[in-house]
Amino acid sequence: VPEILEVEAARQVLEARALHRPIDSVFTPDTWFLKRGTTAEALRDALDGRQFVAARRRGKLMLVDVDDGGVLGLHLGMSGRVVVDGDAAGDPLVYASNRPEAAWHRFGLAFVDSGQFFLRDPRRLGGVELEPDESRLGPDALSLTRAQLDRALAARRAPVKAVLMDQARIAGLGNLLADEALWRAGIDPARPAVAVDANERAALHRAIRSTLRTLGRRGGSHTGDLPRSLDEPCPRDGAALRRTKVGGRTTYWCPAHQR
DNA sequence: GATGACCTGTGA
DNA sequence: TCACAGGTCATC
Repeated sequence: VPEILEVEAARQVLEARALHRPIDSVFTPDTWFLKRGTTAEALRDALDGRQFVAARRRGKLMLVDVDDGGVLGLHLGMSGRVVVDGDAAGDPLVYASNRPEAAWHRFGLAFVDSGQFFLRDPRRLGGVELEPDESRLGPDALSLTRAQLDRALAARRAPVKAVLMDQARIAGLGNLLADEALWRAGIDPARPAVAVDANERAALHRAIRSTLRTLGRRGGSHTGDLPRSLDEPCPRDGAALRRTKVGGRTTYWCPAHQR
């Protein structure tokens, strides 16, 4: 599942392989995939004959800068993948097939040098837009400071996990990373965010950093230590894990050490 | 703040 | 055959 680690890997592929290549044509086979009023014509106008000069990211949103100052926003949804010149970028996704089905190409570009870029997304939950509004996103999880975490959690009575996944408060954490970080920090995901004290927030901040660093090194959001199965015990203390819904999402946690 | 809808491949 | 996965948005 593309959470911030997979999106960062995809961004790096764009940065390494899609910049400074003049665009010959734009491929928009799926109008459902064009978000917030974006049209095929507007994409042609914005991209034809131009080239990308930078690939940035905020949370799970990729922002690709065009040489005339325009910005192309790319979102991978939950099964999206970036393909440049035929190679699938990023780590294999647990829940999504990596077959090179042309029918899953929801958006694409042909470069003048005859190379191609595609956004391949079987489940069509990703999207493309022009001039995305970055202000809808909170601070990026990969560079999250302790002060930013405190600000995100302050005065929120929602479950701490729901706040971690709220992209307007912290950008980049999804279901798997939030579960892993809370498990590492020893915090019950359903606790109101406002009830998480300063010591616990410090532990949570360290846990977010270690989760991103460790899972990033291992290869993605799905490489965490917390099993996403009730058949396995908590690796930390051997207790039986629980599966509940928190913030509307399936949540695995350990009732013995997460409090 | 919580819930359901969107979408479709996967596996029980 | 059908529940489930889950990022995001609309709606309650």
